Amino acid sequence: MSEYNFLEIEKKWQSYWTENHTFKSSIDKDKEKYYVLEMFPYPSGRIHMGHVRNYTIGDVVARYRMSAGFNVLHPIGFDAFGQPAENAAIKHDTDPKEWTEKCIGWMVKELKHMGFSYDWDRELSTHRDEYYRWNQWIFIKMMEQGLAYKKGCPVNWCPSCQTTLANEEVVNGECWRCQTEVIQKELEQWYLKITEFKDVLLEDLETLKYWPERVRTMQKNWIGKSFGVEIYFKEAETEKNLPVFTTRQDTIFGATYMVVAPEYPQLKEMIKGKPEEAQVLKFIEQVSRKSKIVRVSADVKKEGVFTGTYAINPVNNEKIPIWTADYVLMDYGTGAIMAVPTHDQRDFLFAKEHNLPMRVVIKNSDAGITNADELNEAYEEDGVQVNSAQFDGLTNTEAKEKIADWMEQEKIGQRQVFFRLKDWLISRQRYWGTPIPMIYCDKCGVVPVPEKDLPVKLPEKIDITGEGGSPLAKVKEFVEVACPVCAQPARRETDTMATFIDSSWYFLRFCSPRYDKGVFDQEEVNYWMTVDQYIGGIEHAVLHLLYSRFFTKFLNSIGLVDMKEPFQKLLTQGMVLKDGEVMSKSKGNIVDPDEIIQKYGADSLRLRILFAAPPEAEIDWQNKDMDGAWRFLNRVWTLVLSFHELKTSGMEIKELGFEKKLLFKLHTAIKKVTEEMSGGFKFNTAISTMMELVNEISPALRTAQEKNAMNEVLEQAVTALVIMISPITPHMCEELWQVMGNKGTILKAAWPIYDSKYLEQDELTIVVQVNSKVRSKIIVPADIAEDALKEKVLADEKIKNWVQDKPVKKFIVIPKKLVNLIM
RNA sequence: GGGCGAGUGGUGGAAUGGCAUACACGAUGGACUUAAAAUCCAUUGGCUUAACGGCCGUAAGGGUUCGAAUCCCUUCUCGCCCACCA
Repeated sequence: MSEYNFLEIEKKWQSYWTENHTFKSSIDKDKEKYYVLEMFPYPSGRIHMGHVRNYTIGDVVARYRMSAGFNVLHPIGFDAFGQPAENAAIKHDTDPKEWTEKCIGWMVKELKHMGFSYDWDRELSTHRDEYYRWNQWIFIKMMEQGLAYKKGCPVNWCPSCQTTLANEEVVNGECWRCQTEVIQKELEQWYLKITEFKDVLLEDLETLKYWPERVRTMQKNWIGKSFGVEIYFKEAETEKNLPVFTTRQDTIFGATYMVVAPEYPQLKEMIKGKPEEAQVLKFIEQVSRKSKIVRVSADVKKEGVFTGTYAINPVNNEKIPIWTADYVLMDYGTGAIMAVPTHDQRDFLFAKEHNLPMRVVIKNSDAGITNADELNEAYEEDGVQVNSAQFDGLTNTEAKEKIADWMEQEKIGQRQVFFRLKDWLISRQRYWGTPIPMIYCDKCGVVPVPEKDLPVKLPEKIDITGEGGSPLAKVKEFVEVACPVCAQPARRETDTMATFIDSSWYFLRFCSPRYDKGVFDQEEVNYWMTVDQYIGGIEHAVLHLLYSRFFTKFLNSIGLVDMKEPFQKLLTQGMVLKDGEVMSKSKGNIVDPDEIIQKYGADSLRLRILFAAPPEAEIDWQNKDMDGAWRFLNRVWTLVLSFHELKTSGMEIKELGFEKKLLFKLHTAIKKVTEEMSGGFKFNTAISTMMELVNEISPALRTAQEKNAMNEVLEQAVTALVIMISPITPHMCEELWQVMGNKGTILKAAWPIYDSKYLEQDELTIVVQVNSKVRSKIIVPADIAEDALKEKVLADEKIKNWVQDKPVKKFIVIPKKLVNLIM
């Protein structure tokens, strides 16, 4: 019998799949379509264990669906633009394009070594002009709709990457890529109006039933819808408007001072000529030098000064002092707050520190504290209104509505819905990205590049230093252009687009990747979309997944696509760690998948990474765990070959005694494996079930060998086993399938269907408890009547001992499972 | 500070109201071998017992239930996300 020579087998079948275009996909309206997509990789040059996990999961889903008769689309491509390539090019003194394409070459090779079922004819890469020209096209479409615009305002700036960052790219005040502290800079930049879709982006989260709750919550928080009231405070002397936004209008009667952000635009005018002017200016200066990280860190004491001015509370015409403090932020609400120290902990601490007055307006209950001096902290819970004029006695939840109504009536306030989500800043002062297709003309202003002139190609082999300013600005031939409107000399925009734009619609491009008459072929898109199963890391929960939803909604709004959401189901797989840490070059704990493939084969690696844990959980990778996977595959290999040898040796066919038990195990396994592959995705337990099946077939086969006989049940079991493992270990199973005398690929084999009649057993083991403790187990016919069961239980020797002659108070019967005697 | 999730043998994990620890890994012993590897067989939560068996046991404590790893409450620990968000 031949050995399991995985290197040879894997090579053979990888060539077979390529030569026979096994995974080529095209529209077939007779079949149900299934679009499975894994988040496409950044071409770093080497695949890592995270890729292996992500793509193995996707591949099992894809291969299962192919076997189950679906018309499957399973594409792959590369998210090729971005800073790492630019940095690598600077470091190695090469060109980002050359570098990237070399990396793609390596990665394609490694991905092919894993045996993934990609339709390679659809491969795309975002750095090719045939792709990014459509980024430019979409951008112009957005501009036509008023959804792409330029504005000057303070932006996030990473001093290390020398570029701007979107809000989503700033993590804890640091650049998400290099962890450098982000600073604010006043710049004129391009934005996409994602806020136009804020309501649907939020509402439609509800329709994403098959997304992890966690991801939906994160998006919900990021969009951050809050309901409140804008209240029109006035400056006491000048009567100028000082609106504040609050969600706690029920506490308005407790507002004892006001705070404006140090950056508040009117602040400098408000203090002009006041005795406090100097100290306030000094404070503003101090705060501006403080970094955002320091400013928002919880343990730093809130600082602030009195401005010398007063505001009028419109509900009672009370004159309250206006302070400025670092705990009020310019970029949320109106940049000014009403401070209610009794019912907001931050205001409470600040008021205590600066001896500001307090007034309780909500008490806990009838006995609740109403004297502010007795409070040790702010009372932020619900309660009953006090000191609130006509609203006294109402619960604060009632008062919220009544006060809002009243304010609107009196025109001293207006209900408002406030969103945290801001427009998406997409200008980047970097080279390796899509040029923003805009031209600045002194006469005509900002002019989009006409559609016929697209793509605006990224100039190649230019000088990149990574220091200061857009590299494209130094390329004269690029910058200088004739205005498309008046033909006078004009200048091109030299910033490039954020690379998250590239990945915001690639799943649409995959439907018709070579289409050159438009952004995509609508017929293809409307056939394949939506993505039935999307698989990727949780780190994209907000960024990529929110942007993709935004793009889809935009394209839907201009009638280019039918669907409103891009990804029907989402699976977020856990990370692959090494010794509890993320694998990285700097830690030197990188595991190279290709090394494992050389030693154990891709099939063993695929099996192991799925068996280690359920897909959402983290895995701590240990190379030595490969042995178990390898051993199991060898067992299957030997088993199937021994079976085949026996079958072809002219034995007789007869009953061998194990049939019933084997059928039970087989159909249990078919049920379980099918469930997991079609949606449960707990591949670890699917695999353990198949291991149990192997543990059942092995002794059965031995019996058959001893008696030099076999039968159909054994054959069914072996056949089903090979088909069921094939999505996980495709190379080995293709080979076994061929050895078993079949022609062509195992993907054409019919996926086994379980028959519930084999799941019924004649005899059952019933657990017998006495006073809820397991004391015995009895075997009874499956259809035993309750009376007969009781009789049998009481006749059991062990139970007799426990019961003796004491009376049985209660006799609990859980059919087919358990009996509990309460004494 | 807020939200979400998790905590089970030496290890990865299984069991989502009914036999806790399936399936593996590792370990120990045995068979085969001149030997080793591979393979196969057996044992493998703790305490106790000569043995049959008994008792304990799913982070800690309490509750609901005939019955709880699973549901509820309190506490602890860890992870992730958000965060001076008004």
